[in-house]
Amino acid sequence: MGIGRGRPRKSDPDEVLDKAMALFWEQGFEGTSMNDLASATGMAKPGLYATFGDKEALYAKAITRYFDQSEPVFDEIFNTPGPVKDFLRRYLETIAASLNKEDCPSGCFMVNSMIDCASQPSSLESLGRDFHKKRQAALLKRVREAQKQGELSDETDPKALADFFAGQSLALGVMARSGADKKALQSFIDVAMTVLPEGA
Amino acid sequence: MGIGRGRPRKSDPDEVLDKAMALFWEQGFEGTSMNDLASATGMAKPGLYATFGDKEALYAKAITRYFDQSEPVFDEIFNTPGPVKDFLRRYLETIAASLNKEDCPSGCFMVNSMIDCASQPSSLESLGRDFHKKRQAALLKRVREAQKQGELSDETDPKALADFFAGQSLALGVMARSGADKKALQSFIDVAMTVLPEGA
DNA sequence: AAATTAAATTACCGATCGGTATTTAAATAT
DNA sequence: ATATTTAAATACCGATCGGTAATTTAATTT
Repeated sequence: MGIGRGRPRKSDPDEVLDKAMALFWEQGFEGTSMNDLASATGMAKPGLYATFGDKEALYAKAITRYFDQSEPVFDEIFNTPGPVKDFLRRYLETIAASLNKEDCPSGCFMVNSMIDCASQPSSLESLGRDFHKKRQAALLKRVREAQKQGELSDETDPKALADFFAGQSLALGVMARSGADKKALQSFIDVAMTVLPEGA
Repeated sequence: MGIGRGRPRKSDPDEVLDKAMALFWEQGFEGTSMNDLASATGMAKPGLYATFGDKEALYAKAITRYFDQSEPVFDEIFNTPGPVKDFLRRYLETIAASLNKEDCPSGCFMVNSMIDCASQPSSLESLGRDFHKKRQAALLKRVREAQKQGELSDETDPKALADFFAGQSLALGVMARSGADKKALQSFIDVAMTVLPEGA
């Protein structure tokens, strides 16, 4: 039946990781116990340790998966030609859409991690931060290109503008976790977009 | 010697609460144990329970103290006459200044709490959120007044503008906790302020 | 000085924590 | 069939969790 040699796996490790990701996302690192994870994923504790390592390693794999899963959709946005203004709006709206869980809002796993893993002296501290820096860097690159092609005036500071929009994604994450609905996030984005001049 | 009848208190409850606030602020609710609090405050666990109640009650008192301590400075800002634009800039810059701990940045206790207390089914869930709503309401009131006096065009949506600035304070909190320095926060504020037209 | 009041201190409670050793079950290989 | 391999399942480890009972210390009151 199976392909391997021993007893076949009861559950797909990818599905287990997805469920672990959802739980860490909602409850944070300290707020989620290994027993919680075992019951939520259907994989008992020894299986979790054998498959993913200890709790920190599992968390790291979960948030990495979160980031990796969203990367393709952002890649598409970054590679779609068009005005920066359209790009930046789509960037924020895509984030807002991904946050839109009406009941039991979890916000953004990356933002949550930046908050609740900032204290503990572990490898987790920099994880969410590093992902955010990647986004910042990608934004900066895109904004620089736009400026080079004359879409933005020479007076605008590309780093400041990119960091501003990166910051808006943080605000959206906190707002969503606090229960802000789709309309509130959209309204927020509409105001944020006005930092760009009418013409651009 | 003392004023009361029994054995005098070893430590001032207010000072204990200050130290507890600092620890919760830095490490979050789940990340801070009662033993941590006992050693950090100098008050043993039974004293903490007798004085403040259980862990949830202590946390609630700590974040309430955080909010109450910052209220007078915000009251002053809100009551200082002048253009809305100046007011809003001072509002964000005051927040940024309060976040500026170069080493061991803790961000904003209110924002941290909105993230790491959003999951657990307790009275803490809404606490940070409620404080944030108070700020939102105060901002809205101030923006409405400005619009009534012609400082803002009739087309601007006061709720949207107030919520935008409330959102900027959330972004500042996350950025600060991730180690953003004073200059980065200032640069962020400078861009955010450009949502207001030149004339206002 | 004895009694009283209140706080500090110590020691402890059951429950849960992260993590594992041990055993059992289910597949393949000989 | 038997041996082997791999994973699931159960039970358990010491440590720490939030919380408290019991005791000791230090002040005031009579």
